[in-house]
Amino acid sequence: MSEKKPFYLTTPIFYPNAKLHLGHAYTTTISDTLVRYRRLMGQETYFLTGSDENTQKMVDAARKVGEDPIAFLDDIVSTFKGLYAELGISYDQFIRTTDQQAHWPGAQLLWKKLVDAGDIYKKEYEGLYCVGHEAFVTEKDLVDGKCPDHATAPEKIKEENYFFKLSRYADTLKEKIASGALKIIPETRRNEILSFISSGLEDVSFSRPRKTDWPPGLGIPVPGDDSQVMYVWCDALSNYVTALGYGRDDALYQKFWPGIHVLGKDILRFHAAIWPAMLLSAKLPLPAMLLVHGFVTSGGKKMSKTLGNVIDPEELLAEYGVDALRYYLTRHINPFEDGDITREHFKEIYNANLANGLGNLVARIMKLAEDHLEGGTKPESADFSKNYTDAFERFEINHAIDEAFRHVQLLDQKITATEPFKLVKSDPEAGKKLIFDLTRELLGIGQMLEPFMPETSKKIKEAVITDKKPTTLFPRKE
RNA sequence: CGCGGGGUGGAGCAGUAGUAGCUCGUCAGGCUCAUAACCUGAAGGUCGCGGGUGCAAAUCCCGCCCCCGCAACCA
Repeated sequence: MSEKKPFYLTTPIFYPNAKLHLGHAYTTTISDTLVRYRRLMGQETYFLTGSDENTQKMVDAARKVGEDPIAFLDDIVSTFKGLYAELGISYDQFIRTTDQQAHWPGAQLLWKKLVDAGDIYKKEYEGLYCVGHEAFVTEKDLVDGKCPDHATAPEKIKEENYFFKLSRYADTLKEKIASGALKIIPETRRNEILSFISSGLEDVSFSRPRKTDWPPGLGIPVPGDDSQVMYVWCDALSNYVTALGYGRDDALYQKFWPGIHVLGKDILRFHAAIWPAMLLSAKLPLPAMLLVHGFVTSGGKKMSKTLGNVIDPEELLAEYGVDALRYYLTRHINPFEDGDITREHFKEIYNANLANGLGNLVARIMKLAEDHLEGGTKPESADFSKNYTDAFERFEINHAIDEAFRHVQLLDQKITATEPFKLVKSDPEAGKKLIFDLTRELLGIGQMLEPFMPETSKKIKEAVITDKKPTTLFPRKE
């Protein structure tokens, strides 16, 4: 460990038009695990998450239940925070894009930088507008020339928007990504985006006319043109720097930017093309890295209400507890590919690895310790195996936790081979020494588990330190 | 010819060139400290199909079949 650079990590900011689902819980949990690891290594960290609030979808959702959009937002955001609390997400800040103090000044400053660079221009946009949707639709959305949801033909209307000259940055982006100045992990995602950029980038629309039904406080006004509000790119992506104080008090920004963005494969293009292009235009440092994960599927298919294969994180939390869910998400979902979860598999894994494996091991060692040792042991500075730290350096968190569970198996084998429960009778001194060593190894497992299963980690460490067998950590489920 | 991912013992997965591994399940044995848990051993796979390169391929190349996701203003 040479110098410890500050470590800044972000999750995407999620849409508050519905409750968070397991996919959101996944992104957030692996992000939390990565941050906790860095903290464990003694690095200074800053962990950002938040919500993307200036959206028509949210307004629609609010109206559907007859609520005021702003009140609706507050309700949904509190459910986000509630879920994060249950999941043990150790975020430092929750940024909301309706936050006029924390977010708007930075977003507007960024916009002005893009204007100064000559990259914002006005253009007439012509498209098919569906009155029912209050939004533009595309040709292929239509059935027999009509909107399938509203059975009406869309109107062709013209709208004047601001555009951002994304096209101008294609070559530079390509070079930055190819050279690794902007790292994209895994490599398949990097190749994917490189080939996408090679096929050319078009300018993107960057604003929308202010909707009359949007309440004040929703939608960031375009600097110098109150008739327009920012569209999602400058409005939302900018959160990664505004949260740190860009555009207001930027001490945190100076300290922590650039950081690492964790994101799902579906939003790769925005994070690998539009966002870095904005930063290039504004002459700000690019993100250090994009970590792109896959989707959590259920039964091999993307979760959807129509298929009825949706698994609510709350349901698993209620039945199995936070650490069981974190365990499944971090070990049994490959971080860089799609991973699957079913109730059946979850239960199988729970019983095999948590009840019979880790939980049982803690019980058998701590029973021996409680009966035969006088007093516990103090933890020394943890010594993490190379397998463990290397896996984290590669962001392969599933392999890092594998290492912890490999030690569970090794300890079970060691107990069978050395029979401390016999030795302590035939040779009490040697037996106690052996049991003591077992508790120390168990402590090591507890330390390795901290980023993944913080509550369990704490219980194991406390058990060893106080020399007391804890209550059953993971009761077997029948 | 749109882009990407996947197809490995009954089930779920790991494994990107050098004797095919893990979890569950099955069968047999051991242990008794532990959550009827733990440990050992066995059965079970021509690694989707066909071709190619290599001394050697699940692993690289070509073709094909099947499944899944995305296809820019949509997180």
